[in-house]
Amino acid sequence: MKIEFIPVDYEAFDLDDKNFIRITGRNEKGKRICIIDKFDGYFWAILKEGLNDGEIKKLQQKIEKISIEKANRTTKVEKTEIHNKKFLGKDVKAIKIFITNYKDAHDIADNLDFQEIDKRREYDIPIVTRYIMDHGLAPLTWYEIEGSISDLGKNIDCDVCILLEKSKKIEGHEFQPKILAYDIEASEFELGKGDILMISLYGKNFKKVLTWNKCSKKQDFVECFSSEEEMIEKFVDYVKQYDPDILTGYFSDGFDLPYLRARAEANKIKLSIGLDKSQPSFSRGRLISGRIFGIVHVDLYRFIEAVFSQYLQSETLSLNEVASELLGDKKKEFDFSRLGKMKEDDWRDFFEYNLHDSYLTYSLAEKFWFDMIEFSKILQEPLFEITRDRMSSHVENYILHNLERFNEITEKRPIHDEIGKRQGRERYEGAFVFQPTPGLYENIAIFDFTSYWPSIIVTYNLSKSTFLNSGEKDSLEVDIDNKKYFFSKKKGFFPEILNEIIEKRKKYKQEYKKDDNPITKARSNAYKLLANASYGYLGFFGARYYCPEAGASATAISRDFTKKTIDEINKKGYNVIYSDTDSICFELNNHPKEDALKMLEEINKNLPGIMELELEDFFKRGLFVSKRIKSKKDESSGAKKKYALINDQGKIKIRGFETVRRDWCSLARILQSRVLELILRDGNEAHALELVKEVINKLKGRKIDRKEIMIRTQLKKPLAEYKSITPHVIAGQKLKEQGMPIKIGMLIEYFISETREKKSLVREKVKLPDEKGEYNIEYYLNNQVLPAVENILEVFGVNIKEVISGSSQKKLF
DNA sequence: GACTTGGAGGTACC
DNA sequence: ACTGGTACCTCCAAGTC
Repeated sequence: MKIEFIPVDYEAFDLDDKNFIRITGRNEKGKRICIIDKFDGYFWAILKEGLNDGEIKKLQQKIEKISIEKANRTTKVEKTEIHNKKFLGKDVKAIKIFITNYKDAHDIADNLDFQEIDKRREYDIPIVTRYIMDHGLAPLTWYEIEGSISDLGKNIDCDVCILLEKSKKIEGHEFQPKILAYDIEASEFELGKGDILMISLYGKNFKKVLTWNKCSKKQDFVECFSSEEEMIEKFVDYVKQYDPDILTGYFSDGFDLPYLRARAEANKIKLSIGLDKSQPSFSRGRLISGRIFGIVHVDLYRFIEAVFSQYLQSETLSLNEVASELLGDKKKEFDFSRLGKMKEDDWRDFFEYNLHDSYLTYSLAEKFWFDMIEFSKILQEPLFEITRDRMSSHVENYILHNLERFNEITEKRPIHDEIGKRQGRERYEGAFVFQPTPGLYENIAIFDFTSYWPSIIVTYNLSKSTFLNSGEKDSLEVDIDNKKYFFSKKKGFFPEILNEIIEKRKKYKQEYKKDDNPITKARSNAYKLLANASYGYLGFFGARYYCPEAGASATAISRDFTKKTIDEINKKGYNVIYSDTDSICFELNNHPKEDALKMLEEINKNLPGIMELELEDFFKRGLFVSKRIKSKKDESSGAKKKYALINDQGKIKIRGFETVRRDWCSLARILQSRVLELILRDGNEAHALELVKEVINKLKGRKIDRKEIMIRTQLKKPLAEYKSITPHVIAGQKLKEQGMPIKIGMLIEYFISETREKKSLVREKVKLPDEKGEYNIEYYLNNQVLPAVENILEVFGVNIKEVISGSSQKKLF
């Protein structure tokens, strides 16, 4: 029979000790389809140079006799083939070794200790990746499938199950996945302690809150059950009934799904939401991932954390903050301290709160769907993987799925010893940062290099496969301190693939600009993120194509270009104020903007390869301050990575200042940002100074709101591991004493209070937000407010400390 | 005990 | 364990006088 099909989820299974792939997805009518395909497992043995045909034949015969016993099965070498391949760009002869069960590839490879074999590779490619690489059905792409109905699908909840015979890519229909979001509320945060109070579900035309404690008849979305057990069973039912492609939660890998599984177990029932009625399975590892057979479980928090967090403004990745930033919607308010003594109204609020969380998660999933589908198609990996992998894996997956056309055998993943060695390596020197002279500057331009690292890697052909042990004819030589690194001029696959990524990014960015739709936007963005992460990948210890020499060369080349360009701009009669890595900020010195643009063109003419300098913007004013002096011997000098700019349209850009640092209290942050804005708009400090005095008076008069003095610091490791007991560690200990769960990564909030006796350490004055006590005026003045504005006013010759003590003296007299 | 200096710790920039 | 290095700044810890 013939059908149209789009693959969504993949899983490998064994039948008679052989591997098969089961793919679940949909047809064009939205029916649930299951495809079974056979899988050929193999790996490579790369041969030593200079073997003759007879020797190779003999080796093949030896290999073909290999079989191993493991886990009650026998895995054999099925056949072998000789191929001319490439490994790290070099021609090699290799034996392709087909085995009956790919699960044992690693073990069989370990058994191949013949001296004719130089290297064994590709026994460590994940099975689904291997399947897709070898022209299997690619995720979220439409196919026309031919095959026969298979009874291998009889235990699976799908409309048709087909054993694949032929497949052909076809022009797509639209595919809109069925998304169902869920969220639970529990009586205790810690898994295994409490029970589940309610479960909310949100989908298209579908909203439910299931509960068993208390009920409210006025809310039609609330369904009441007589026990937790019944509630969980109904949850399973509803998931089945809705039949989602994607079941999504926010932090659900770490909380909702394991909690549900644990409570199902405690109630002696099965959480059989898989299409084959299986329960969710949890992968071990640093982070647990909850997998549901046939339904893609997406923990949106993880996708956002791994891929988008560095591009978000949100200071935490809480559902509330992320939803505020991306959807303009917030969580409903609910005071959890009411939990012990809930009245009917409280329960109503709680149900709404719970439902709204699912609604926000659903809305986020709809928004991120375009990123998910584009990532999945570009990286050729299933949704489950792309929503959990980090950027290094994304870069690597992109390479893996594009190596075939280079006829390359894939490099292996590093294992323990190798990882340890790599982690212990010396750090290489990074980019150049120009030390600014503090001051308020007017009429400024900023140029920056487009995709700086990728453009250097591509232009200079830097990578593991192009790295040479010694210089060759025409090879590139990079001098770093007393070392020399050489790179071949012959194009390597890594720079070539990266060049394609950049080209595609350009192309889709253009398309997006022409036609502003979420698909082209997500596509262009995916390529941008891949390009951005490619340089870091070279120095990442877990990378298959790890090459710190290439990373170090890229930074050495970048330093040269940045410094050369700074000189060039200065020579043309401008005045460079600041530079960090790929950007150069300079005063126009009365030159018209057109002249600066002409200079930009000229610089570009002389840039090699795909390197390019572009205008970031023109700015009306810019403020640079000095570093805070640490010891009395230190001389004051300009601070790097801290500046504030206002462009010609009046838009303000603040970098590095306390304003943008979450570990400062909002009193200091807000005051500083207002001071910066006044100075940038007015061009002088007069108004700003008034404002500072006003706030200080408010502070001294104890008129500052409690919210404004809270300091938030992240807990980066277990409390006991801290060598130095800082205020946030004390606050953490206090939380623990109150019985609050302490988790690594959580933000700890506290304030500094007045104490009866004189205490010298800040940590001795730490109080939690709900503790009684008054804020410490001296601390907030000297350690928060004044430091935040001191260096800014200093630029104008104002010593704020003197101004303050002077004015208070005046009052005294 | 006051003061200095180095380092741990956290967070930002690109 | 899950891209890289550069930089600022606070507060503690430990040393000196």
